[in-house]
Amino acid sequence: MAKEKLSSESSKNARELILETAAQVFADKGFDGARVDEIAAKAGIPKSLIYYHFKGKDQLLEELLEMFFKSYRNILREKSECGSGSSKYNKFLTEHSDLLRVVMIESLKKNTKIPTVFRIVEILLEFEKEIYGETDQNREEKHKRLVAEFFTSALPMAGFACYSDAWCDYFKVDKKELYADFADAMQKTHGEYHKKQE
Amino acid sequence: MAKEKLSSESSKNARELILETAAQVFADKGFDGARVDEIAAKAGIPKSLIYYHFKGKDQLLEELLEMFFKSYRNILREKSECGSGSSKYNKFLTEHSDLLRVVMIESLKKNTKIPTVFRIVEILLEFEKEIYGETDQNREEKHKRLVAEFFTSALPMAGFACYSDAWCDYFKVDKKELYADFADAMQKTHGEYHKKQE
Amino acid sequence: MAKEKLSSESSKNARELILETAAQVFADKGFDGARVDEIAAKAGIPKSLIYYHFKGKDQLLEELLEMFFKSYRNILREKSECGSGSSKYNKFLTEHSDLLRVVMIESLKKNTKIPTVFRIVEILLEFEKEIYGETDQNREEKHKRLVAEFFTSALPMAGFACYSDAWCDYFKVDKKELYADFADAMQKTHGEYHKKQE
Amino acid sequence: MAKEKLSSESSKNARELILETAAQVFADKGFDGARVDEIAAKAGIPKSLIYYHFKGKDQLLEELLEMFFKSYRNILREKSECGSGSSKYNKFLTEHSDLLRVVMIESLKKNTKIPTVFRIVEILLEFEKEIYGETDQNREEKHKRLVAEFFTSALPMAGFACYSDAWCDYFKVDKKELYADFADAMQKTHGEYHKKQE
DNA sequence: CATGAATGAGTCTTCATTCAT
DNA sequence: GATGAATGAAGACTCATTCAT
Repeated sequence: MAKEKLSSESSKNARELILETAAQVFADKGFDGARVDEIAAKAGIPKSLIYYHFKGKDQLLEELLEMFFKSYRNILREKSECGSGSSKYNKFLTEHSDLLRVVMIESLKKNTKIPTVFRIVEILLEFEKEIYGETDQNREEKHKRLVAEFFTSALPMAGFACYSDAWCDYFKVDKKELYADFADAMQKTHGEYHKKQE
Repeated sequence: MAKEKLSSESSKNARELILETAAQVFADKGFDGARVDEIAAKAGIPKSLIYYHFKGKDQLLEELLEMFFKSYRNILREKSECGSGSSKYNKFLTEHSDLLRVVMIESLKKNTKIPTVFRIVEILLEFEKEIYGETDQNREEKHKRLVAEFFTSALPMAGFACYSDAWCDYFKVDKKELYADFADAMQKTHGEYHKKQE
Repeated sequence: MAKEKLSSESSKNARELILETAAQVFADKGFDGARVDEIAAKAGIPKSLIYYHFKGKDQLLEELLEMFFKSYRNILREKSECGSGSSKYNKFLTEHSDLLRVVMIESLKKNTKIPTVFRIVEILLEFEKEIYGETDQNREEKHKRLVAEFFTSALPMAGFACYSDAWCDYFKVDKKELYADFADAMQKTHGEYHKKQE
Repeated sequence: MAKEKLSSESSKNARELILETAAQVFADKGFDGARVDEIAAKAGIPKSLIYYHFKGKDQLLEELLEMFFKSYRNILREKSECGSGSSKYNKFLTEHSDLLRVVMIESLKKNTKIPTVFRIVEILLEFEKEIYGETDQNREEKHKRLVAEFFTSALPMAGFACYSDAWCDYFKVDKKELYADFADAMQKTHGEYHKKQE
């Protein structure tokens, strides 16, 4: 079973295959719960190949996070450039929900001095203007916006990306219905907030 | 150093000490990252005492979660009974942020069929009437509300409880300021939503 | 076979058994060539017990060396106190030849900034007076003596302790004969040197 | 850094470069502590090139030892032919101290049935006549001499070659001073012995 | 002639858990 | 009621060696 993976994906190089598989396993079990053996087995490669390409389990995580934030920045750039709405953003989160999960799990650990999620805030900050238009607000205003953006927009959306599948399973609702209800809730809450700001 | 703990807290029985310490360590490192050895060391007791009182690491988690959801239900009951506002609720989350962290971390793992956070939704559901008044809405309406409540209220508040300290550290803001901004954001988003529902 | 060890030596505590066995294995294969598995097997205990008592393979070496130099100092003290001759010293080296081997092997590695053998010189230095009588020689004289003592006495004797068995095997000579010839050679070389000093 | 090696020494063929580098690394860490990877890295060549030229790590050691003993024999021949003193011999040992180290390290391992150092004795035996003149001594006399030669001459000299640098470092003495003191000690010990024999 | 990629058999170490007292 | 010692099953990582090109 695992072997199929190898043959069917042998086109892409081993490094990427490992990274992809690691993302899955990390999302499944969390970084600490993940086993290098499992990554290797799932990727259909010997464990030692992982150590040929990466320094260790840690590097796997690092590179994955780097990749995630790089594409997060890209999606935000695109969004601000072509004015594409939040549906694209939502799509991004859903497609990258594996890594999003990992980011959130690692960030929640108290001993993490700087939660990785804050890089999301940092990136949000970079695109301030595109999101809020040319503003010459002071630090306080800026912080207010950041807080609102992070806690009442980014977090719910990330939560949606991570929990929607399980929610549908558990509450026996259709994916479409959940999405509609979520979008509606977001509109009536965070959407309302943005309206107010104008 | 660890020994002080023992003497200063030896009044409370070992069982509770272990549970408390476990909560801390789980919050610090996540369940998978936590080591029974570390719990014992931090509690200043021999590791074997943990196995004397508990079946294993798993039981530690189970009991902790059970405790958390029991008090969560209590706080919701109080809230609905004496009509105390969300500040009390917020206080609860902050005080129990260690366990909240654990709940959220475990819930985020994809292989968790039923994310533990959903028990929050279940409990929310129990107090439906108290929160929304006597409603005879249909299933769809109920779901809509649940979605809104979970993703745009519970999640942001939980996130706030978990990240506020790190946020203050990282963005160099005062705890009061952050709380004020967060409360304001919640008011303008989820608060607005509740207004609409009337 | 390995199990016998456990039963026959279970009187002495595990820690010492491990240390003893480690000394043997280190002497056999050198520290780098030694396997923790082999130490455990030879001692008839599970590998994990080694890690219960010691931090790791390194600590095994450290403690062993510490022990060796401690008893080396003792033998020198005895020698200087009761004036017992070099035969006792020789006996000591022969009895501790396992650790002596380890010391010499590790010392020979070029990347060892401070060869452990030099601790022998240090200890020799401590017993200066006892060995050479009250001397008020200057630094140069002292150094001269140290060099002679180390290279033409300590080293040959250590070499004898390490190689005598193999020598007898290889050159088909009796242990007594070899010892007699060695003692004779030492007498005619280093012994002569000491005579000269008077 | 490693790359320079390649370019600056690419004249000499890879085989020799590998051998040279291996000698260094073996001397640094001992055979067991040495890593093929490190040899390759230090030589600035791909690891696989080592396996292209040699059967394995073992062969590297074998060839190196063979080379060492061959040149040892040569130096002894020269010495006996042109009557050049021990300074030339000493120079040889110093220049080949890397391999001498390896020989001594490997010889000290107890599980080595035949310590490689004994080849030194064998070679010494070959040049018996040149060293001691035409002698028709019996086996006992021969053995006596061999023992004296090995333990009170070869060993101290080898030790000097291996430890002199570290000694100077540690005891803060000049190389010249150490050499002078060592030569003096040798003269007063082993030198005295040879005088006696006449 | 040479090499980047790959690999299997180790090798050290960890950890949850149990045992004997 | 408590605990120091013990342990097996994994876990991360290493390393000499081989392969495909």
